[in-house]
Amino acid sequence: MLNVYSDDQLRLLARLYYADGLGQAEVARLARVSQAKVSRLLALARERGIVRITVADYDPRRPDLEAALCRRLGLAEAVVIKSAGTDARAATGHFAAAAVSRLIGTSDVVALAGGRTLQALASHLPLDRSRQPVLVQAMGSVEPSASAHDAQEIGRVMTQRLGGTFLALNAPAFMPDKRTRDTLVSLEQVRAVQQHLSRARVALVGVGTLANSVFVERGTLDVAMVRELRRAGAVGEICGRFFDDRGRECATGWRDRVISIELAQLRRIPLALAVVSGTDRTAAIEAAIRGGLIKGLVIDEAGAAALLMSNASSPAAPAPRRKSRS
Amino acid sequence: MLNVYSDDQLRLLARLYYADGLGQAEVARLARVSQAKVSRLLALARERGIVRITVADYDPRRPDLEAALCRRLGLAEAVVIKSAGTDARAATGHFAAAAVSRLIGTSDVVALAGGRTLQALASHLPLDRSRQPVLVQAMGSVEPSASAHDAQEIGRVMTQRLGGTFLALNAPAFMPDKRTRDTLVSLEQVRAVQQHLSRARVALVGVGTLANSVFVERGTLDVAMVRELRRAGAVGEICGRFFDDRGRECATGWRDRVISIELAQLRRIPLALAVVSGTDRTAAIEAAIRGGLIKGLVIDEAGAAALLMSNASSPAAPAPRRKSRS
DNA sequence: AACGATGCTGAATGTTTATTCAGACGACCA
DNA sequence: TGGTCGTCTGAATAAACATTCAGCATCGTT
Repeated sequence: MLNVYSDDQLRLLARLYYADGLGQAEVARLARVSQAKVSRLLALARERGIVRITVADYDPRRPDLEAALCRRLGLAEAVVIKSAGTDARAATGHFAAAAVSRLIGTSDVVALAGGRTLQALASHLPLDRSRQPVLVQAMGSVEPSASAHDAQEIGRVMTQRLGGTFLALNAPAFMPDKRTRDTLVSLEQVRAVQQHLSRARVALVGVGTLANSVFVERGTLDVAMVRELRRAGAVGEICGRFFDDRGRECATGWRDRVISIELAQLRRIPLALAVVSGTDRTAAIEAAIRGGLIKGLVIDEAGAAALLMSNASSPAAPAPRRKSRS
Repeated sequence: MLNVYSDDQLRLLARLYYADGLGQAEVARLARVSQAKVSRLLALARERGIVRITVADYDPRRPDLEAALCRRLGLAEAVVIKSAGTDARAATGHFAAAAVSRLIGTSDVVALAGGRTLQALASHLPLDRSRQPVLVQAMGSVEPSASAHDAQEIGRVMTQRLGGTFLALNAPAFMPDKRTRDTLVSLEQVRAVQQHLSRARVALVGVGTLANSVFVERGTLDVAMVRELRRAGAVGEICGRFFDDRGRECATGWRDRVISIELAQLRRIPLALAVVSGTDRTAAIEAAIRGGLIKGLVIDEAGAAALLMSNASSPAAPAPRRKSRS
């Protein structure tokens, strides 16, 4: 005796509640059922389409800024999410997810790094197990305690939502010295991951700065190392690798202790996307683009505006020009 | 600085809440405002039509039964409200109100009696002060303590919703004897009301039975009087006046103690409507129609069905035939 | 006929949403 | 400059709504 309620009865309840403005308790009295049942029946009425709630559609993106970014910075892809008055990171995560999901093709190999915005995005990916991508962790874990915005955890979340397989890089992001790093990297397990990273079509990475860095916060980088990196001209960081204003990796001791995708590998990924939010990463993003590390951006309105502002006077970006937008 | 929120901002909130299924608290976090404000802004979005809730329309009436009643009982007007599984009285009150409101024309004189269904109806009349009817109390008050379903109170409620004026009959419904009744009725105040009753175009009355009577319940009628009325053939009651199965007022002592519209006056009102619900009044209603006391019915589905059932074998009603339906 | 599985129900309860309230802010005026 | 509106705000609270839960009925199965 499943769902014995007729549409007409549901229409009655729906009308009393939605059109006539009665409370569920009042409707319940009129219909001689409990309030609990009214709540359930109204849910049923919505499911059956007897009640239809339509929302004037909201475009969460800024196509104008997207076009401007592509043109001015020579990007292959740009997703700019409105952020006026909102929590930019959360908004970017929420709304960019659908766009990013669309960029991932069937059986694509996707390199994944960490980052708070990327984490926000991953958790909002629409559930769609049809694409079956191969997700590859492009950077070791920063902490022993699994953090929600580690590449590893992001990979798990994305796999859960997109299906496919996840190749974990079971290693820390940083080793105490080059020798131990090299030993670890030479392990078959790690090398298999590296192989896949070379074949990645898409990459999703965050962009850090020296000033506002998870590694400094976590105490992974000490003051001396920060000073050395600064001297070496570091303006930004991707996958634990610091680079200068032309996107070249800074030659410090740090460089040899990192376990993550090499910047050269990253450069070869056709659709390497930076997923970022905020206005404080402008210089780092510019450098990464200039150096060909990333080919696209997923960013909030404010961040996009800052980038365009910074490039307002110098019209042409030195990076190879591209016009295409998929 | 009233309503500074742009449609786009409202669309954002509305989308997050209605389309994406976030709670108001989550939306609030994303939009960096309080949950209270989200609630208010969503209300604003609904007002502005950014969110539209449509309900498949529900016809609360049974046009088939209405037509059958008009034809079989020779009624000028019938309003039958669906009642399957519901509180028939409340449903009738709620849904018949709109129909009854439409029956009242501009400046109409409307005679009003008491009754629980009529009371339910009055309180659901749509607010529409354009018609300005003259509402006239057709029956005194049954109790000293103002009851919600006394004609007096119903009159007040209706005036509040329909506008117009209300002529109160400031008298009890029953007097101890004929002499005091006659004295009261001869008062200028009461006679003025009677004058208006004679000119009424519409009447809204309840129909009682001897078995289930407010007067018996209230103790106004004692056992002896009930026995006398029964002997006199009383099958129903309107405005405190009992009538037999042909709609003729029962000639008992009771008759001369009532202060209310005379049945003869009621008969002359072009659109005298009985507002009732339930299946236990069938005989009383039939008698009232037969006697020409009422020309129309506002009734619930079950009550209508009972009437039709009762008249299934005897096809033609003896009352004057009318075909019109407005 | 006894039994378990399933699904429905309303009372109690937990969660979410709407409203109230007191304070903050800005516009307007003297 | 200071007062007096009127409006807007979020914290607290009240009200409304959704969910849980245990009891009951109705199946189909043994």
